[in-house]
Amino acid sequence: MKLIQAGPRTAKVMLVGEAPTVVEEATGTPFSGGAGQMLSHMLSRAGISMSECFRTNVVHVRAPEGKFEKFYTKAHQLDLAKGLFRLKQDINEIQPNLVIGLGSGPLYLLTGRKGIDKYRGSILPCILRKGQKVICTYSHGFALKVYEAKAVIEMDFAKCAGDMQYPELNYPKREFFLNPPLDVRAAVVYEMLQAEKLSVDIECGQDSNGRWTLTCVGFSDRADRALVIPWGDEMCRFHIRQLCENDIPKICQNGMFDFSFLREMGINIRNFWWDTMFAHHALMAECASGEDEMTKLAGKKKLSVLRKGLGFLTSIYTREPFYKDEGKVSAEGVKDWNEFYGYNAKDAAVTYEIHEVEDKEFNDFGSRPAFEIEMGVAEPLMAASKRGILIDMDLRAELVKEYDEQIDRFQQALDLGAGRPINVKSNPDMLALLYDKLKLPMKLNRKTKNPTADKDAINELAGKYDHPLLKVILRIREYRDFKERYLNAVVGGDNRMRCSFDVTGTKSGRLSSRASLDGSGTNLHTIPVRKKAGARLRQMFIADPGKVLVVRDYKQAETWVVAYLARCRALIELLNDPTRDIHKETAVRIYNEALELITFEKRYLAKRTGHGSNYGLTGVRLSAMIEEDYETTGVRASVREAQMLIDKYFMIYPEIKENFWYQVERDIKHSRTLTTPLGRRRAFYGDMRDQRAQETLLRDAYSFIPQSTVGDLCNIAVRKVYHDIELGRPEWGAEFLLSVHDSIMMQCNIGCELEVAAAMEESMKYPLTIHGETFTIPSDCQIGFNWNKQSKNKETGEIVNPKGLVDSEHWNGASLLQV
DNA sequence: GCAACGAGCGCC
DNA sequence: AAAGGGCGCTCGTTGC
Repeated sequence: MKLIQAGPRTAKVMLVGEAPTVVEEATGTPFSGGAGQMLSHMLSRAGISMSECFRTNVVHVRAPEGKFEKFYTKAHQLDLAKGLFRLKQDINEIQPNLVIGLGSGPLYLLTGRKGIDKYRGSILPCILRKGQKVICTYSHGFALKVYEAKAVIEMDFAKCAGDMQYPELNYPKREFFLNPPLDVRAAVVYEMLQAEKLSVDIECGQDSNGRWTLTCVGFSDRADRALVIPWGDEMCRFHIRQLCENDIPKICQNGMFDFSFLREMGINIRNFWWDTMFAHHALMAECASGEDEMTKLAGKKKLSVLRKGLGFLTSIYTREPFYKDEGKVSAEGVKDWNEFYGYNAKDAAVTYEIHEVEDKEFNDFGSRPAFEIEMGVAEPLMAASKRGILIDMDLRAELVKEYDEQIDRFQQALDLGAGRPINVKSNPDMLALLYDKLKLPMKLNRKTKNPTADKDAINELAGKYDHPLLKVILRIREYRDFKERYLNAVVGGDNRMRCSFDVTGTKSGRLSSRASLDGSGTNLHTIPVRKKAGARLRQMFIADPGKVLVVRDYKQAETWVVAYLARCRALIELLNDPTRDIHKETAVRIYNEALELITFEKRYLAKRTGHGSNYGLTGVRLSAMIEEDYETTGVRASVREAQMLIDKYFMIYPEIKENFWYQVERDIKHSRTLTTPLGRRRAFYGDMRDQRAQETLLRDAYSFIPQSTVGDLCNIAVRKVYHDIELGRPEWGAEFLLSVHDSIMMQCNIGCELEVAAAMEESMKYPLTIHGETFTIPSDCQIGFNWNKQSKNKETGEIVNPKGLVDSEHWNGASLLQV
């Protein structure tokens, strides 16, 4: 067996990979291929020189079928045994300060632990040599496939760079008071009440009736100690209350959950000051799609490598080894209370420690303003989640009936036309119908290249072939979708629809919304408004008795940001002159025609073009978007025409590409980081090795600054309307209900709506400065008793939805009250 | 029988 | 020639 090893046998660090690759075998040098180059690069970024490390693999022959796990089978275990024997010898001879294991194979064979996701980044004892220190991370080959893994590996290497300086395997020392006797507890509580800040962490469990209840609360006033108090007798609760109901700044991981829960239990915890998950998100936005304890509970999100749960934060911000399995409670309940309290204590202490590290990281990375915006929305969002929005249950029942009838009617027509029952949401059914039976030309999904029956494809076919079934399919889909997603959503027992907000849910800093943790309610960010058949769904959302809704939206917000980023004088002028119609004027420029000659159609096309062009929309997509609304607008545009519109758009506003896009490209290539005018920074980890990947990443990047700026702007305003209007002017009875990216909805006492509308305008005004120019994005306001617009039937002149929203300038409260 | 995934689609 | 971005929810299919 030829040994594939390199490096000095006096090395302080030993790198252990899984098994040699083709290149390594050919060259006889470990880590010599493309992945090896990346490894060397990642190490050097952490200040570790690969040539100074002793480099080897666990096994010295290629993995069967490229799968390392095959070495665990009988057929190949001799190769593994030989390799392990050699590895043990090497470690005992070299006695490095630190062994770095790369991948799940080395993790298991060096430490006996399973689960690289859990144990990567942990400082662990080696099972091959007593007292030997090991840190494992993902295999460097993984970083080639999953690009974000590179960021994680580099963070793990940063930890290695510290621990490679000495051989001792030591852990952070922490003193825990786990449900101590009353006198000890009282003394610690007294001390903790003098603290500058306190971290708080709760544990909950289900009682015999399945109700969630508090088990214990952990507090920490220093990273090296914690106190756990069970939710036990009166005295316990008194102490918990004392530690919570004070003005000491509180630190928490995912505090919106813990704080709401404590308040449900009658503990009015105050001064939510630092959420370690929010801070992490402000430092590392890519974690937005990662798991945390709550989303894991909901079981919805996909796992990513960059995460935001306490386990991940512990692994990158502290030297505490993985411990999250210690808190697992079996079906029979807690077996060892001391272990369980210990887990709670560790959570509290680690949370405290993480906040200290994050605080320092902000000084380097500079995204503290984004963190402060995120903290600002916590209280208002908790209030809105708890409150929910009242639902008109009569209308809801009426809509269910109406939609059922529509679905029935159209479904019968479809089944008859197709000659057999067709499920419009079954892809095989649809593909068979469209492309086998009807023999229509096959449309392919642009990304996957698979045959598609989505609405763009069907609309396009309908435009060309006018087959009666095509529109029927879309109708059924629409009505079914509306019913399934919005009418089947569970309304609370008090007839209120709720959602839970996720402050760390997006990479841009926008909020995300989803059903409440108990499964009731739904995502309130996607209630239909644009779709004609869906308009009445918003009508179900109504003001409480005696109250009226006030909805204020930023106007053209992202366009404002793009205009200033691009330093586009023409757009800036148009936006700043409220007497001018930006879409009409854009049409004037596109068609080179006088303002008076601009028809509805031309204005409409200019509007749709402008909307998507800023971020790289193509003719294919624009054409499809316009086609989709053909029935209501009577306007269509071929792919060619749509592309012409986009090209024209960039000709009349060339600065969008020349300044804005170009600047983004430069920043990405230079630092892989973008910073918004509101101080949010995001690193872009994506693959840039080939043209396609690079362009994908750039498109993502173009949208980041405008989207993030507007999201943060709105979140700043959410905080203000809550504090200045809801809390600050109790006489108005104003309540914050919902925000949707660039819009804020409140309700207030009837008669106060114009004052609230004006106050909201003030709260939403926020000067932004881009390239030295300062501007304020304007907002407009609508008032009404339900969330759908009031409108007029063009033919009959009859008012549709008389209690609906009207522009605040046209609001006449007195007359509307007669309705 | 359950979980994961893809397709499709709502909003900004 | 061609690939807007950001989210969450539902259904149907598929794979274990």
